[in-house]
Amino acid sequence: MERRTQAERRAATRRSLIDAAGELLVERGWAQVTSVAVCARAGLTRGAFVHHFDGLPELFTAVLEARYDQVASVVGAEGEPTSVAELLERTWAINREPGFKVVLEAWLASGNDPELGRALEPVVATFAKLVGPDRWPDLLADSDARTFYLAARESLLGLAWGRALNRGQPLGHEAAVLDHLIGTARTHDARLGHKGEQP
Amino acid sequence: MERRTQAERRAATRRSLIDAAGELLVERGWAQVTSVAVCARAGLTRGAFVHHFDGLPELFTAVLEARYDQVASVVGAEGEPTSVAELLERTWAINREPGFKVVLEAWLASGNDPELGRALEPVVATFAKLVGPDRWPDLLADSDARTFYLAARESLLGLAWGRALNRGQPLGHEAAVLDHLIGTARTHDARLGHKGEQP
DNA sequence: GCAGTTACATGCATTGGTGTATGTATGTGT
DNA sequence: ACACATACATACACCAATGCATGTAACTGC
Repeated sequence: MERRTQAERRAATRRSLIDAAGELLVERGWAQVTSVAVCARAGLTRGAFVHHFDGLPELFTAVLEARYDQVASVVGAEGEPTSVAELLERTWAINREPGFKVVLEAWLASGNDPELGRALEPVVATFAKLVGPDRWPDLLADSDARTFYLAARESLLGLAWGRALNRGQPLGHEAAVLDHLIGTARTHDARLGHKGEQP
Repeated sequence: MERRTQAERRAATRRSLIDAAGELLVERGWAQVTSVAVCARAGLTRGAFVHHFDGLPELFTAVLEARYDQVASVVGAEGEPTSVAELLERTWAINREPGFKVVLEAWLASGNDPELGRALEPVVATFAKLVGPDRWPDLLADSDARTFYLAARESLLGLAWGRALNRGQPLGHEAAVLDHLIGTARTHDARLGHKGEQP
């Protein structure tokens, strides 16, 4: 067996646990994610779990943070969006991922379990900022565009719930709704003189 | 103690259990709703529970059905909506109720637990029809109006999740989004010649 | 290379929930 | 009023998950 530093060992098993928890979260929801199930999937024992995390809330927090890092890197990778339509498309790119269910489950668990809610609050707040309207003040300076974005975001959230609760598969009306939203966004862009990106 | 018929006794305790389960569902979510918690809140013992229900899935189904009856009576009470705006307002009237979280939790639980999903499937399907676009074919005959309604419904669903996970309180941008949706609905109504209802 | 620390495994007691068997009280047909 | 059925309570065995205590293997600094 190859020799690894303590830091490498630590990081590897910690990541195994977080990944396993994330998968179970997506497949079965937070309620079914127990420490034994996570460890079984990760190929570890509960000893590893208690060594790395104080309890399930802490593990859950770590899962959310890991997903946040991933989302943040995706969002920041391509520079700022230059139109409302592009903004919507990026938001949807995040929401449509199967792993986004982790965020939804976290949000839900926060609402249902006050203690867990307190533990998750900071990460959830960070997430909210990441896709909140205040992140693109110039793009959404126009009041109508801003309100439209807020409404469209709720739609995307609704569609994300739909996918998450349909085993990751899109619902029948998803495509039509997306077309409608993007189309409306382009109308706003045209009115405001944002550079479109359609051919 | 007053004498009651068996049917009355049965209906009363059954309703007590269903109500207690519904409250717990709204407050803590499906995962935390156990038979002992339900019976404790209902002021009964687990004996009553097992006598009336085969298990928690059956109780959950009953809770959903009870809520369906309530929603259906509200929806059917005022006749058919005569404009898209009115339709949206009625849909929102249903979604904004704290008790609507029962539906959301049921939907979620169906997605996370396949067995429970099978048990709830018929009720969930009935619910979907109750607020689906096919229920108002003439009002949504226009393709654009129909697509808008689908998108708006997702927004309302998103807002409902927001309320449900915020302990029943509206989120900050809720009012603005609602105004925007209703306003857009009125535009469609005007274009299609639906009778508006604004003064 | 050997203390000492870190990373994990194993084992056990406790807890909270469920399934079920049996007991008792209350209503019902005759 | 008496036999029966229904409605509910009590009690116990069982199971799955957790917390914790202790053991062992892997790394690190000197």
